[in-house]
Amino acid sequence: MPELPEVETIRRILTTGTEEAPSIIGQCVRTTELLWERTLAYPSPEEFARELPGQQVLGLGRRGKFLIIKFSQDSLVFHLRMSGDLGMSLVSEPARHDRLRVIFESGWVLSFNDTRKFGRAWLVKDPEELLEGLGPEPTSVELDGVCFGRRLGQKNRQIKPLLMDQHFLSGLGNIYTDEALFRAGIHPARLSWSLSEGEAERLLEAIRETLEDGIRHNGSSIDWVYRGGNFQNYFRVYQQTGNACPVCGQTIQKIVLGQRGTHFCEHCQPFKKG
DNA sequence: CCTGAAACCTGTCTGC
DNA sequence: TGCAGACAGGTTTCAG
Repeated sequence: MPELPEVETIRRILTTGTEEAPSIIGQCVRTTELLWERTLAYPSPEEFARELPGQQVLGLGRRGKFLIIKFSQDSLVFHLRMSGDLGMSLVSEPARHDRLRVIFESGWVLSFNDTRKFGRAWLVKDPEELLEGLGPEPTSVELDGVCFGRRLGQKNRQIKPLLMDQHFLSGLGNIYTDEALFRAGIHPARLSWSLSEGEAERLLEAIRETLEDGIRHNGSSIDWVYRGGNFQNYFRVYQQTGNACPVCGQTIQKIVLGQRGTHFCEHCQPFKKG
């Protein structure tokens, strides 16, 4: 899926509008179209179709990888998973892979396009209920190096899968986790409790810097999922298997951890036991 | 508690 | 050219 920077980029685009499309804020719903039933996680298709028309968009939010569109009565929450995307257009007919559309009185259409059909949408009164199990935002001011280190110490898990666990920390996916671990000089298979206080502090900083960079470049566009961002041009290890490490020149390795392709530099990210 | 496999899907790329 | 298999930005569930 899109990870935190991609979701944040979409949130900003929908909020401010672009040269091609207006802001979604203030738009009033005329009707909805559900093109793939399983995309709607809640409520029933009938209730969804009945509930949304007439409601106006008040604002947009994001929590981890969830995008929240606040309407006058309800909130429409999206999780884009692997291939989801959201955008405004004037097209009257659904595009290939459009799964859910919200048609506004103005004629503009919000389309949820999702090739792999893993994405989900919820229309709820209170998004908090849906999001309560999520770990802290990486940028939360309440999360400091000491606190982060303490939480790492309470777990006996490989650091990479732990960072990707949305109950532990929200927003990181495969790309940004590999990039952050490289930046922090930490081997992805290190056990979480084995990190020193200094390493934990450096890791949290690296996570924040990596996400900021991603957002600054409007996220990453890879494979056939192009969203206009260009952070993919700044990957240091992700998808760089066989290439020279930008820091030391040693060959970037690829292994599998937690069923996910994992890229790192053996020299810059040495494996250390406890 | 922790790890790995499988499931949910479609599309692309690689190798025979 | 054709086809099988691997792999892909994620999450959940289940077995061991």
